[in-house]
Amino acid sequence: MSNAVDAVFSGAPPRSPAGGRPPAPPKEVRTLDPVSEPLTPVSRQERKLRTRQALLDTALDLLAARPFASLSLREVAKGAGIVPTAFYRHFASMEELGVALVEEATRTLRGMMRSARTDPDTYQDMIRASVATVHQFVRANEDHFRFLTRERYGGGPLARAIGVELRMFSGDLAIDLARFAPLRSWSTEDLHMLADLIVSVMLTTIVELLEARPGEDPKITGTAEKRLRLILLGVPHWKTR
Amino acid sequence: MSNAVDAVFSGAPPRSPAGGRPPAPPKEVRTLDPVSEPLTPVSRQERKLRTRQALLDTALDLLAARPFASLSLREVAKGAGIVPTAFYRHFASMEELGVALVEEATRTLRGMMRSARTDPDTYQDMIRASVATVHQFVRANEDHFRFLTRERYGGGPLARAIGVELRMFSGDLAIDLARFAPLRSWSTEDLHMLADLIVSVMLTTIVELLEARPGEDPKITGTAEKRLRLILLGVPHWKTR
DNA sequence: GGTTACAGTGAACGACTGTACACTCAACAG
DNA sequence: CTGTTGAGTGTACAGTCGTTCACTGTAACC
Repeated sequence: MSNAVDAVFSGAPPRSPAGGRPPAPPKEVRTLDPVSEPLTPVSRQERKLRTRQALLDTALDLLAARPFASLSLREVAKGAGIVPTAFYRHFASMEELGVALVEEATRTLRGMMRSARTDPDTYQDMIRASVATVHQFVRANEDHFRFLTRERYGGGPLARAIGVELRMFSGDLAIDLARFAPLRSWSTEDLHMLADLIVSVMLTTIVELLEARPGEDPKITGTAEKRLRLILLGVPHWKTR
Repeated sequence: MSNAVDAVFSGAPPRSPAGGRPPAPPKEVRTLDPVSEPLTPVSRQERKLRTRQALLDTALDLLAARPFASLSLREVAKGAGIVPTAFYRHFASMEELGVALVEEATRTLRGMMRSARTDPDTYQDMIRASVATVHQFVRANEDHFRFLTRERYGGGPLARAIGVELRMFSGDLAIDLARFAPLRSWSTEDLHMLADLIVSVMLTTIVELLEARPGEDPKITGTAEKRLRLILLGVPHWKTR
């Protein structure tokens, strides 16, 4: 009976076993535990969705240590507890899985943006709050952000998909920025320039957080705040030329 | 004689056979001919150096389209015109070749820094000149910069090696910045913050240049100048807190 | 001129890859 | 209750991978 279909865990935390990743789980191939309380008999499509999610989670786990292009269909399938050929029931290829991963990760990114839109009314508050939001989201979704920053510049279709998403992100930010008094007279082109600049600072900060050794977080967020402060300090004196 | 050290951007672009890469060379595996005009009887170590360079060049070519981790020893060897086992006469592993590539590419990077140190004395000139230098070097060494930016965030030992190099780069820049009057009173910590910020803007610009479609260069360099201008606009009003 | 060092060769290995095919068997629809 | 559907299985294939080993031919050395 209990075949690999049950594999796909049921309610337990999908990723990051609580408490970050500092002790570095040793090699762990993870072959998900097939037995997980089929108390609720779970419908057919429900099970399919779970297996699909197990594939995505396994890939994301492996991606913590290696680039996407080095993953093989077979090891992802094995990690998710299914046989290689069953992979095709969910994705036509690894690349298609990659696209699904981009979607999942950018959903987290959009969540972060939404969460940062709690409009405080001064630069100071905005800077502190934004950096704090980034910090919190990165720590709570390290895998997603590692994937995004790793693959952003990796070339290929994934990098392009992430690039599109980041441009949308930057565009939304430009719109938000336009509502601040000192920026109201800026041209849209300059607003986009500023938004891109801020996004690039945020990306740099995210990478630094992901590479940080424990205890370095305050220093990193502090530096990030300084960088944004310096940029916004120039805003009142800006003149297009 | 003319070993790989001479290769370091002496005036003419070392690679990219003149004219950019717009027509997208069709698949081209390139199988370099190791024997090219033995008019000069070419010494023994000379030939070895050429084969070694052919391996590096082949890898760099392949890296234009794919991440380093996806390259195989066999295809790099084939591209260089040798049999797979002969690869080991030059590198103990692909990773070692990767390290050599990082060295080659960062030599170009240092050349760029050196070339940018033609100290003009105003912000304006400095910004224009620096951006122009970056633009020129990127266009003359696209492969090197593509490799650096691609692998910078790719994880693994290469990313770490590149990170170290970029930190040195940023450190040098901080020292240079300290000589400018408005920055003389800044703390070294703030100087590093500023230098990192400038480096991150430059990296963003490099990536944009590498992704640019033909004709977009002026827009990109223009935006880069604006970004730097905005940052330096805040400098006179900076107060550490 | 005879000897050595060594860059490059070619066959062979065991492991791993993506994919085709025929299959099982439980959830579902009628 | 019966027939269909489809997620997952197991075997098998042709490639490619890194690495081993014994080898060849020639530039370099004494």
